[in-house]
Amino acid sequence: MKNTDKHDEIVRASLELIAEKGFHGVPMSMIAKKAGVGAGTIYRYFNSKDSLITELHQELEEKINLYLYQGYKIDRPLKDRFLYLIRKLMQYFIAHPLHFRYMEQYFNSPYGISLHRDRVLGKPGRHDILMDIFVEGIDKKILKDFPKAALFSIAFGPLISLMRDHILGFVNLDENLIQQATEACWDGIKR
Amino acid sequence: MKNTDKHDEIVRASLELIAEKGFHGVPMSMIAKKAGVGAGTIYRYFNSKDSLITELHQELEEKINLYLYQGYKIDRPLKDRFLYLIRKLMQYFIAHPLHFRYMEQYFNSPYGISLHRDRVLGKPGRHDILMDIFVEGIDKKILKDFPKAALFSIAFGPLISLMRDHILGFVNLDENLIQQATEACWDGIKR
Amino acid sequence: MKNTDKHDEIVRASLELIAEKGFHGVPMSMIAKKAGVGAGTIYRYFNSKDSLITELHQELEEKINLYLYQGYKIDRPLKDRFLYLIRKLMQYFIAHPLHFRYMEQYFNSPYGISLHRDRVLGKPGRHDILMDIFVEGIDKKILKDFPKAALFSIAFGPLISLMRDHILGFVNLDENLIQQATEACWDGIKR
Amino acid sequence: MKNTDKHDEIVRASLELIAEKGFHGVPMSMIAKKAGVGAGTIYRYFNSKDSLITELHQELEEKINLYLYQGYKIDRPLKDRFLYLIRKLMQYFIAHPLHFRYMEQYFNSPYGISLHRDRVLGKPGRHDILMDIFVEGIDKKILKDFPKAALFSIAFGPLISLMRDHILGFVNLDENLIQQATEACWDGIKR
DNA sequence: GATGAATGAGGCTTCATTCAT
DNA sequence: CATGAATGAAGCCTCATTCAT
Repeated sequence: MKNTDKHDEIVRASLELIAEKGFHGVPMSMIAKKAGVGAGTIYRYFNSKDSLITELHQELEEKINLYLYQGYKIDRPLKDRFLYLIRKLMQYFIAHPLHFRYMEQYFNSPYGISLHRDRVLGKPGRHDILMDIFVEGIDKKILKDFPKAALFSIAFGPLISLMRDHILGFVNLDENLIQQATEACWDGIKR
Repeated sequence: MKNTDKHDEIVRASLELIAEKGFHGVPMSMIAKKAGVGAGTIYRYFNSKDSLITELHQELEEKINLYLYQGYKIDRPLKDRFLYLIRKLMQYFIAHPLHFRYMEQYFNSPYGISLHRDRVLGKPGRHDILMDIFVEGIDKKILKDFPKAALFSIAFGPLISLMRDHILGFVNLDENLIQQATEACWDGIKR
Repeated sequence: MKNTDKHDEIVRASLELIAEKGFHGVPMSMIAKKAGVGAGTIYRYFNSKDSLITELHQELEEKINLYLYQGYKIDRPLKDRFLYLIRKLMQYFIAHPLHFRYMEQYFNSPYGISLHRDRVLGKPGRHDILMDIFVEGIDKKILKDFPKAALFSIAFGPLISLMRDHILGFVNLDENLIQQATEACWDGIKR
Repeated sequence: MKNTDKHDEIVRASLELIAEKGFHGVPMSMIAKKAGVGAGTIYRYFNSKDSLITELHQELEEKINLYLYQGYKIDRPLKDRFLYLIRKLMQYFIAHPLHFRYMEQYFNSPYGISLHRDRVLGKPGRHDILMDIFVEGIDKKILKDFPKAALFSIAFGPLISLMRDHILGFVNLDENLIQQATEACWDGIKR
């Protein structure tokens, strides 16, 4: 399918360019060139630059979720499930640094704020395996009785920051460091 | 004092607007309008938009450092000093949410990356009380023997994330939460 | 051919406007308007105003050289070749007064100075039929043993000045005047 | 007189800066700074930048005329008077290269065109010793019967061009060259 | 008179988006 | 469907000129 090909080329090019240069450092024409399509063609697949940015984020999120849920075992103890998730997330981002850079930018932008609000304040209809763990952990008195946003921050704040420094080359995220960091995250939220 | 007035108006307007809309969401003309000055006037105080952004960051950093170092007692135990610093930092940002939003944006931008590099990789000549604590803590076997960037991430990642959520209204950083979060940070880096 | 149309319209508009008002008297927007294109369109054909100015000069120079070399016979006596060239040059400029005004402005600008330096000081790799005549004439003791810049000045200074006055309507360059002026130029440089 | 001091400082600064950088390369503020006066002060002595440019030209022209007429002997033969004038002019410009650069720019600008028109077409009431020589020479059948503009071009075109190249360092105007060039100029206009 | 901070019109350039081919 | 030339609004910045001190 030619259609899908072009779409994917646009997505790939956008990801690489935006991850490296930021939303505002990448004109549509640059994306078109890198994707090997005409500038107007992008608008057959995306309504606007904003749409492109948002939809690219959604595609990435889906990919990440798919990866996270592979092998995820709902019947394991809460701690195991939590550690499984964050370790897989780190694996994913180490393997896909461009995805991390993109998600990070998206998160730190007006786009990301409402998204984050939906997640931590619990938008009805939104499914989130991680938030489920938090709710369950609070219920079962395993986790601290904090708002979900707080648990999220305590658990993911260090990881995101480490990830960033790893990708920028300021630190080397080896197995030992991952091990200790994830344990620290768990200790931070466990009761 | 007219002089200082204009400068301060520009700084204040820039801070408020950029904190809310981001660097790219704020044209110079918007700053001028909000500051109540002509567009050209900004350029009497700052060489360019880039300069404005960078110098505004420096002004904030100086203010923050000044605040942090007030009452800082070099002869207290390492843990006390560490907790003192991060608690004061949180106090500061809770009192000055615009400052936080601005610093966060700066940090997540090309400007901030090289700055962060200098900090965690240790640019010669750069003085940083926090990094000194890390070095001392590693030396005295009080802290984990991680790269400074890792200690920084583990200690500050959660705080920054919490701060953000607090300022965006997703969570309420009360005394209890601050207490527990800062303890968790310490636990994360202590040996 | 639309392509070429726009390019040519821009060139034509630039030439007419700049010839009349000078580089600094012509904003890009004015060129765009006169050319009947959008302001941004100019930048599809030229990188900057500077580029436009420089490339327009080059286009003119090529046209002029092409015209000069038509019918130029390398095996004629030096004097004949010299007179042929300057007469053709005058014919050309009389037929294309805008080209003259443009070249004159370019010559009297920072752009033109380095160009002139390359010509009269002999930049390696630069080919110039006129300078070849000067070199040959000096060698064969037909011309005065002056620096090329001096021969150029003595030979062309009057012509350029006459051209200018003719185009501005201060003098009428008829055949008689051309005849006598070109002879005077030759007399000025011949030994 | 303070007044005159400031005026002169402004003139001097303008001359130096404009000669070097051109009319459009010199903001009023730069002139003010170099002259050691406030920006607004310039406007007490000159109505506008245009006025400044025009009046500066007039001052220079007066100075030059004064210099030219020193030792000028109305009772000498026409040729002697002509050669005397152009030699003095060259002396003057060699001694005052900034004046030359300024006059040249003025001449090659919209300002200079109407001035030149007045000169060569003979504006009533305008006194010009050189044009008098041309008129007299034509009358006495010593000079070619050309329009004054043509005589001017043939006589001065080479000199101006040589002057320019001398000041730019492309040629060295030594006594020999001056001698031969001025003779050539005379030969060019004499009958 | 002198100052220079302030102004804002206007210049150059970029880029998201459209549309004729 | 795809293209990419064309558009023009909008952004950054400069600088001649004014005016309160």
